[in-house]
Amino acid sequence: MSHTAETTQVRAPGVRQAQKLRTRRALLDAALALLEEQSLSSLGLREVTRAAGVTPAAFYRHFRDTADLGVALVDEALGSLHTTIRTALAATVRDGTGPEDGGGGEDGGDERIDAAVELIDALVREYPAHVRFIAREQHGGVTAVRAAISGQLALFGAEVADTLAAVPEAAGWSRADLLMLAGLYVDHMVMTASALLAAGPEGGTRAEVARVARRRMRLISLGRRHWLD
Amino acid sequence: MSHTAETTQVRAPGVRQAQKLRTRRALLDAALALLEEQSLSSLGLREVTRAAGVTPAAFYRHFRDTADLGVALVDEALGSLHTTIRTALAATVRDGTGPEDGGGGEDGGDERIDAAVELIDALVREYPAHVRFIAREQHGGVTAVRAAISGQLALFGAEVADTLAAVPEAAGWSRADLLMLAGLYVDHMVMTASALLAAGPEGGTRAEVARVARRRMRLISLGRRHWLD
DNA sequence: TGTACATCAGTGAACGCGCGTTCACTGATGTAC
DNA sequence: TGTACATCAGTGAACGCGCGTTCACTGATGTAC
Repeated sequence: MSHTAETTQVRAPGVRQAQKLRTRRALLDAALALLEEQSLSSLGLREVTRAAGVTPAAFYRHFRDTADLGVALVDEALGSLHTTIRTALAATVRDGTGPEDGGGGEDGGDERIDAAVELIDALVREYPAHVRFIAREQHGGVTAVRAAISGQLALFGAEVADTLAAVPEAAGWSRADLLMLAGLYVDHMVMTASALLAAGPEGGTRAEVARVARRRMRLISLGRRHWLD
Repeated sequence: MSHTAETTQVRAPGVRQAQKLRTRRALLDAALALLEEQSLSSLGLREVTRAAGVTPAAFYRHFRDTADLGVALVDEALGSLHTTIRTALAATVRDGTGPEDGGGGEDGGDERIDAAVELIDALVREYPAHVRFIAREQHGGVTAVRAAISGQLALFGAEVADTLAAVPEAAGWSRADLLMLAGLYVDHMVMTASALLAAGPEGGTRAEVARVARRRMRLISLGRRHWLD
């Protein structure tokens, strides 16, 4: 109650700054929505400002061009999904189909795969536009955006490799092999997300995609268990 | 020598038809070249005709729009690569790291993986534009093209599953599991091709990509061998 | 073989339109005293 | 607290340009007799 600093905003963003951020938000949201049905390299500046409800010239207060906006979208999409994705991957990574886990109890491994795929499924349901954007622009026509995505995915890969290194099954694995496996998990995750998206929201096809994704993960886990045989 | 039909062209294409095909070829080639640096959804009709050396209006004698041209490119790219791809996949598929193959002799399995990856590498070197186009438009912004690609890849997958079914190690595998594995091989192939492309022509990075691709394949082969354990 | 007519791939001009970018501006927000 | 000046996010008009599409055309190729 005596914290005057909190109520009087000593170094607060200010009304102007807040309004600017709101416009920026509107531009990013409008762009993301438009990108559901086209790729970034054909996204028009006027198209975005029209959908965001501002003047074309206002765009330049926030981004140099649409490629610049695209990079911001990548950071936002993969940045915000960072925690979720890390959780999903960590769950899978701890082991796929191990017989026991040394303390947890009856955890069979398959449940971990199921949980990981369900997490990806939830992620696709909650952020379909972000997922579509990343999947599309990963190989898209805008160099800066492609670089931003592959950089972020490489970070994920390194993180997953670290997580992998911490589990006992990883004893004897080289760093290169851990990175190889981590990359396989990450790529598989993106592929599954994209396939779920393509399957649409209806249950039948989607369930089938999830089923195949689980089997693929199980096969990879088997390979992982016998890697050092 | 008495086959007059052959020299007088009873039902020959004719000069007109031949010229038309040459123009069509020029349009497809020009488009493919332009698509190295952008995606189909931003490819302009005038841009293509300019690069092909014909009038904009001439475009309509061959395609309804650029999306239509895109579908033609898919058929051509994946159609012409069909044989090559089939060979590459069949080589991998016969087994990855089997201890023996029941008649061939000293074939260790790893050589098959090496050969498969080298085949993919050669394919990328010979048809970089086709590979880039497929990788890019697989998740691109043009619905018809996306559908064409996924249809062709599904065909490949089914073919690979058939090949898989024919080898003795596949005994006991369900059709669904064979399709799952086949899909994994096909996706991995596309991913490897795209990664090789992104690595550029210089040796260092490219060799690293190939190395990781081989390890991934080896891991998948291990999983495959223990699938029915 | 020679002639008269039909076909049709590619031309070139024209159209209306939306694009990206620039510019001087305005008016609310921020700052100094 | 009140006043005078500075900042700057967003405006609205203007620009030149390349776009996709249409159209009547031309002239080489093809066909019928």
